[in-house]
Amino acid sequence: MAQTLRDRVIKAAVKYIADSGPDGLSFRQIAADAGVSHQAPYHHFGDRSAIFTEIAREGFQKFTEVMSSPARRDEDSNLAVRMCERYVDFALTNKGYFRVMFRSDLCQMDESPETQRAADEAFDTLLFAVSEILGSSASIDEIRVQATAMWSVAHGLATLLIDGPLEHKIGKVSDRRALVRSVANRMIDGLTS
Amino acid sequence: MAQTLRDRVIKAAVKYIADSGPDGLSFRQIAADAGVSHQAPYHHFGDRSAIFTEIAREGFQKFTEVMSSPARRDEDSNLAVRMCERYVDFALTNKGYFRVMFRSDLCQMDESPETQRAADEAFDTLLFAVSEILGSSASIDEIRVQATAMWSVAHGLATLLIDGPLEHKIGKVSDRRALVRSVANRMIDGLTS
DNA sequence: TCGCTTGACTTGATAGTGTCAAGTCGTGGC
DNA sequence: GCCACGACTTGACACTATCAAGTCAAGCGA
Repeated sequence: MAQTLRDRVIKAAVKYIADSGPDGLSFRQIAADAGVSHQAPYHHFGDRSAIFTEIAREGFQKFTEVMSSPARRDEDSNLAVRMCERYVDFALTNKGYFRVMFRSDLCQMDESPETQRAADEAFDTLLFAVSEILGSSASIDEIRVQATAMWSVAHGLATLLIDGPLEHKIGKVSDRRALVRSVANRMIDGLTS
Repeated sequence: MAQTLRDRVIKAAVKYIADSGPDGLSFRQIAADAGVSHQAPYHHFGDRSAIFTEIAREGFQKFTEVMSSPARRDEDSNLAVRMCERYVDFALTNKGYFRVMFRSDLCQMDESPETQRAADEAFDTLLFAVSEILGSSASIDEIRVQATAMWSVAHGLATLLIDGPLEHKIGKVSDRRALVRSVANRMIDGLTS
């Protein structure tokens, strides 16, 4: 297989972040785990924030793929609900990426046009979906507000489920999908009316 | 005034977090700034996470005060919209607290019943508001879903505005209040129908 | 006043961290 | 043969949290 050190480092970092969050991530520890010197990863990434930036780029790429893939049978037929579901699903099954993607303090977009572009593409899929939901008669401003609303709901749900106290407060979320669907539907009632 | 070292340390930490996020926060730096030895703050807080836990506690306390205060003239008359506005306002004017409050990796609630209680109280104000909005006929499950929806929207908006790329994507938010109001109103259309 | 505790610190040391600055070492091209 | 270059290693530095001992003044009972 011959997986390169670069790949192994990223893989280990993503796994660590998924398990314990990005804060305690240690270059040196990853290097030690990979059986290389403490400077080996540094050779591929320049500095600590570079690896986060790269993880974010891959994350946005995966995100775009997930969000823009054709509807499956087991998904909700309503586009807006489907987008919310996928957003939350993505966040929960890709914690290692999601926890980094929206942390502008960790990854410095300004120094990575690739990551910037990946993020833009990801957002475009959202805008596209909203404009499809609202129809061609919708104004730019209308789309803007609705996209923000949908994004906020999905993002809020995702972050509260991942790191927040949602489960603790609301009670054990036995059927997450049902909850997300319910919440999304409330939103959608407002959207289409 | 005779502000105690403990207070000075917390104040400095909150300010630092508001400016640069919680990650780079250094006990030693704060101690140096306060003109005391590197172990002085440690005496008051045990370890690094303890100060975050305390900041979260104060944050939830402030949050509860803000959310449960009587409506002012300049606020929206709709309770749901008002709650969303206050939520986002609180987050943006109290970054130093907000950035810590929902980071379960930073502050360990399990070891601080006080912080746990403060968080519970904060959430109760939200549940109370929702049950008031929905009226007495609403089922527990209905309140649960609506509270989650409202919380998600407000939390998503707040986090996207603070750390996320909302401004970059949506365009400069010249009138944040208007945007929040618009988004919240979309939600509310769904809520009350 | 003496002895004692106790809270608020200080001093010193250790292990772990990111990062700079030099190596080394094998592979490819000329 | 030589040289460049990518992929690493080694060593050092400054900085960090944290442990383990002090010091030192205030308070208090006898």
